[in-house]
Amino acid sequence: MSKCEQCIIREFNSLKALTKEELIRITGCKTSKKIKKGEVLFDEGEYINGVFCVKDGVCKVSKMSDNGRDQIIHLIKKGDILGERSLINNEASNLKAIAVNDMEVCFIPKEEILRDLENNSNFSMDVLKKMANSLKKADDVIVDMAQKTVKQRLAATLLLLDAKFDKNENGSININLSREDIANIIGTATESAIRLLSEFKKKKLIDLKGKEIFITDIKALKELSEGF
Amino acid sequence: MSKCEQCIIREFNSLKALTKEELIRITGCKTSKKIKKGEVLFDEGEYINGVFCVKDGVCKVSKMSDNGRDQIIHLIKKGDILGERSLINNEASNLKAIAVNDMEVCFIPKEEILRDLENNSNFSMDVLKKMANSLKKADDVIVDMAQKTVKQRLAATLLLLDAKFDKNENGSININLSREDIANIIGTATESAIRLLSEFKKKKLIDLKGKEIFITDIKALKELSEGF
DNA sequence: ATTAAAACATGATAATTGTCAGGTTTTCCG
DNA sequence: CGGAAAACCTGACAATTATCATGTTTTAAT
Repeated sequence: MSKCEQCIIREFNSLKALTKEELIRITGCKTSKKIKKGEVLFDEGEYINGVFCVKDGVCKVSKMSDNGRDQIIHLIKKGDILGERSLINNEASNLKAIAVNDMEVCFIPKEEILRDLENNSNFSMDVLKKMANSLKKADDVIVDMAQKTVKQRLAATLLLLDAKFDKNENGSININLSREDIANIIGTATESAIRLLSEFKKKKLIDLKGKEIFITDIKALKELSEGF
Repeated sequence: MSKCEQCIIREFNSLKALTKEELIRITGCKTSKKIKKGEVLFDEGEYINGVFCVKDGVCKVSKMSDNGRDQIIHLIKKGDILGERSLINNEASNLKAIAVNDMEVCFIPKEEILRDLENNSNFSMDVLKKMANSLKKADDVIVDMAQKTVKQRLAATLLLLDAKFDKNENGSININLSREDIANIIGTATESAIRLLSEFKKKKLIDLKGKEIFITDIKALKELSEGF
């Protein structure tokens, strides 16, 4: 079992605020897990009873809407922590998480995290900051969803993917989303997403090779997302 | 100057987790403020340098979208705290707050709150819980904005207003929003909001007398908001 | 390699929503 | 109070988006 106190991943998240002693304690109780593409990490209504620290891979976090369509709310990648909110709330998860590609995660039981939250104010302040930041981002998403057209939202989403994920050697964005996934991020019908992607390709804003996406005109995409 | 340790309002928010000593200290440095309808509490980009504790009145919290329309993200009422997030982030506010009717608020300087956040883990845990809850609600809003039609969003918003605010003697919801405000909550054109309100009235789901709104068929509104 | 299922793509059409333009009513200020 | 400004309302039309139908391509399992 790898040791948290030696794990480079924690530098990307709030766990960096823990002391060496706390990390050693957590090493002793965490479990490692491999999750295959398409597998469910947790489902809506499930009690997670801990947090996941993502060592590798990507997952999509979604919520089912009344009309039966999944809305993808987050994409979680290496270094991110998953499940803090349900832990703090002490409630069942309101979200579902599905692996987009093969993942490697560590699971840390609830009690351990809660203990550190109460005793280490550096840690709790860092978690607070992360949450405040998430709320700010959520505000932005709400405004975009409410005010932007589907076309603008697609442009914004492509820019976000470009900024958030690394590039493959050929220059495509290193993420493997289906057209339906993309539609579920921007909140539209799959057909509409496909149509607009084709339109963007035709206008040379992007290039598409199967599921690979190449951003070829960032500036135009940015203008488009802002409504020019 | 009224005393925080005797103020009933704090029972509604995280300040209830403070000790008597902490409250007495805060009483000594807080300021009270009256804000008239239409006045700006703070604007986007402004450093708030503290938090507002709302003793009376309502304000709308909004964010300007790229297309120049304000999206109302929160309605804040008596008992709510305003500005924690920018405080925790140590950033300028990303939101604007405008009084919807006359307000009475207390302003507590940043340093005092930060001090208590670091020293009183009951307080910081309560703030954490509040934020986790806000994030959950934000998820719901994102899903609604992304997946519901304007009509469904209006129905949902009317239900939310009904649940959140008291009733006047005549049974109308005790909140004073313009048609434009309502449009800016659901993220649509003012004309669309007006049209749908008229339609709801014609279908006897609600009644309208000027700006007064009466909910007359909760069940039908709920079904409508869920897509029947 | 074959084949069934899933994903992708496109056209046609209908429903929703935004925009513009024109009115009426209400509110607010001097 | 009187008048100007703001808010409210409605119609006509255009643009956007969803839905349904159908065919093609890709993927994955045997």
